[in-house]
Amino acid sequence: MTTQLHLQIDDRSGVPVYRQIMDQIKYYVAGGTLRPGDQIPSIRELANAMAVNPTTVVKAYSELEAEGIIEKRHGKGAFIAAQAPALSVVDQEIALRRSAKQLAVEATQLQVPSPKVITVVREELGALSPERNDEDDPIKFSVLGGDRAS
Amino acid sequence: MTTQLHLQIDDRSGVPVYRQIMDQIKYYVAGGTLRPGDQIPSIRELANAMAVNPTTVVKAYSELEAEGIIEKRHGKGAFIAAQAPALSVVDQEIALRRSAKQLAVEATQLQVPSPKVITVVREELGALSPERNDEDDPIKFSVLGGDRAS
DNA sequence: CTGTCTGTTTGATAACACCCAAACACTTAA
DNA sequence: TTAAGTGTTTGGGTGTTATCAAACAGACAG
Repeated sequence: MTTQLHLQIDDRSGVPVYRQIMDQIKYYVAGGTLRPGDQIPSIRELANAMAVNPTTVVKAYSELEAEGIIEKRHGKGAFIAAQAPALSVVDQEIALRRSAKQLAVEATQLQVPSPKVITVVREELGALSPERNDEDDPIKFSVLGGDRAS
Repeated sequence: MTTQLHLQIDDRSGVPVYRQIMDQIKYYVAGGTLRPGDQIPSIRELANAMAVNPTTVVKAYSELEAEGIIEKRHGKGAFIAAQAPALSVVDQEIALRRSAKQLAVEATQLQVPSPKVITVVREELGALSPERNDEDDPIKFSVLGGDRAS
């Protein structure tokens, strides 16, 4: 049965299903709920659980593999990859700066005071950083807004 | 001639041209270089300056208008819109949190230490917030990576 | 070997994104 | 009215995205 994952797919959001899968797995990896070596649901298992075509899950898994997040093994399953070596500090900063700039522009447009922006970023970082609990989170599959399941 | 804008289009980036236009105008608005009432380049003028089809600029301007950033006036030109009334604090936070969470996940994946994330976000916010100079910035059009201009 | 897990690949479809060309309509000044 | 500026609209070509169905191939327990 592999690791249980609590994935929520929202059909109404407009965000592609494969991308929702990617984002959420990334989130669990970032938060430490999923750790290197952990087995994640097989393509068919996940596709079946959320009532989508296996190819859609393949798409998500393939992209994640290309990003070095997971590793697929033929006949075995899919696993969280060993943590990739950190980029050079300059490359880190280039990538980070792009996202930060975008956040800054959006926050300004929303007229959010800077201190609040910092606070929220701190909170979101904090939600990920702590060493994760081991066997908490009753992790399940689920689907939202699905007129998918006939 | 309207307001001069320093817009750089990078064909290699993969980011759609119309979106690059949008992002940069948003950035100037957020930074105060462009203020409510300011006239921005006409569709044709901008299209000509950066060697793209006018319809591409129309796309960018229309999206910006839908977001309340600018205002198009038939026969007159395009202008920076009056600043939209701020959202409620809760709505602000919902929107902001979404972006912040994404930043946090990315930063974690990049293995950037939290303090550095905060620092960079501070810097990017700071690059926008100060009362903007009035007539600085030699603002021009330009295109990068253009095999476009024959 | 056989069955049943696993991932892999191919081909098709429908929808959308992106960019373009050209004709249309409003505004203003001469 | 005319001219030259402005934004508007329509239609099409091209490529990508998103999803699916079905057949293919490795791993392993029995």
